[in-house]
Amino acid sequence: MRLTTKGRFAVTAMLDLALRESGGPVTLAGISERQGISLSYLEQLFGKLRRAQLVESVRGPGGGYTLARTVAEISVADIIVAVDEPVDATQCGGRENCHDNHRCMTHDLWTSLNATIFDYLSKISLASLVDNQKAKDTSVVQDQRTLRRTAACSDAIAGSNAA
Amino acid sequence: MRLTTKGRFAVTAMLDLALRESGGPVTLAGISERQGISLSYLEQLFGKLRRAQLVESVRGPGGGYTLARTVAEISVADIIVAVDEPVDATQCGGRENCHDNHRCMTHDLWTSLNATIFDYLSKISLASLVDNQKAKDTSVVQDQRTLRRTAACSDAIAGSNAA
DNA sequence: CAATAGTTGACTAAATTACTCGGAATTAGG
DNA sequence: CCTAATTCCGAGTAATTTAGTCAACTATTG
Repeated sequence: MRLTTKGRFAVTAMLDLALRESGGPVTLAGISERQGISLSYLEQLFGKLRRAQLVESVRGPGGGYTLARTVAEISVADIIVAVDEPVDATQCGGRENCHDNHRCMTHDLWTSLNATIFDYLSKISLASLVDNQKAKDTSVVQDQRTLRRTAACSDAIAGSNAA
Repeated sequence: MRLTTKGRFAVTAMLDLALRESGGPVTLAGISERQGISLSYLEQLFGKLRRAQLVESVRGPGGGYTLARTVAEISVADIIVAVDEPVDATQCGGRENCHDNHRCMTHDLWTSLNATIFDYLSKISLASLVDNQKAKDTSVVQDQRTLRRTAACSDAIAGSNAA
C-alpha cells in the first residue's frame, strides 16, 4: 500500500466522475479541465481503472466513463490499488534474504502496518467522499463571499505537510 | 503523508535501533548488515532523523546512534515525516489554481484524508512495535516451527491499533 | 462519411529512490 | 601522537516512477 500523488490524482478524478455521472458518461477531457490533470495522464489512469473494473467506458460521441459499481461499493483503497504498481513483496518473501529472524520480523511488521492502512482505506467509500463534498458545497452556497476558503485550504494542506 | 519504501526503510532501521540501544550506541554498519540496507543510504536517512531530533549520534570508536526520546515518544508518523520530502502543497495552495470551488474541494478532501492517515500513524509508537517484536521473539522460542507467525503479528498490530 | 471519444503503445523529461565514492571531522585506545 | 572506528557531508549515478506528449487506431453517433 503506497500513498503517492498518483493515487491522489486517481481518487480526485474518480470523485469528479462520481459527482457528475448522473448526467451520463463523463469525458476525460472534462475531468482534465476541471481537475487540472493532463488528458493523456488521465487516459493512462483510466486504462488501469477500467481494467480493474472500477469504471466502464462508452465510446463515440456522447461517450465517456461511468462507474462500474455504485459509489458505496468503491473504496479509496480500490482506486489506489488499481493505479499503483504491484509494489512487489520487497526483499523478504520474493528473495532468499529471509534467513535470520530479525530481518523477517521487521519486514512482516511493515507488512501488517500496510495491511492496517489498507483496511482503513477500504472502509472509506466514494459515497462518503461525495457526501462530504456535497455538504461542503451547500456551506459555500450559504456564504458565497467566503474567500477565506482558499486560505483555509492552503493552511490545511500546509499543515498536513508539516505534520 | 506519503507511504513509500523509503519510509519503510527508516521505520525498519529505527526499530532495529530501538531493539538494541540498551547495549549502547548502535552503529549504522550493524543496522546495514542486519537489515540489508546500504550503509550510505542509512547515512542519508539518519542524517534526516538526527536533524528531526529523533536520534542522537556519538562519534568515534564505540559510537553510533541512540534514540533521542523514549520509544513511547516516537511514532511511525514522526519517522516517515522526518525522511520524506515535504512533498509541497501540490497544485492548490502553492499555485493560483484554486479558483473554482471544485478544484479546491477535491484537494482539501485529499488533505483531510492525509490528515486522518497521519493521525492514525501518530498513534503507533516505536514502543508498541518493539513490544510486538518481542512477543514474537518469545513465541518463536516457544515453538520454533510456528509458521503462522505472520498472521499472529497482523492480529497483534490490528489489536494494538484498535486499543 | 465526418466528427467525437475511447484505446493503445511508444516515447520523454523531470523527480525520486537507492546507492556509490571520496573524503572530512571526531574520538577512543594504544 | 597515531590509528582505527565512526559519524558527517556532498557530489555523482543508475534505476524507477511520475507526469506528460504524440500518433495511430477503433467504435459510435448523426
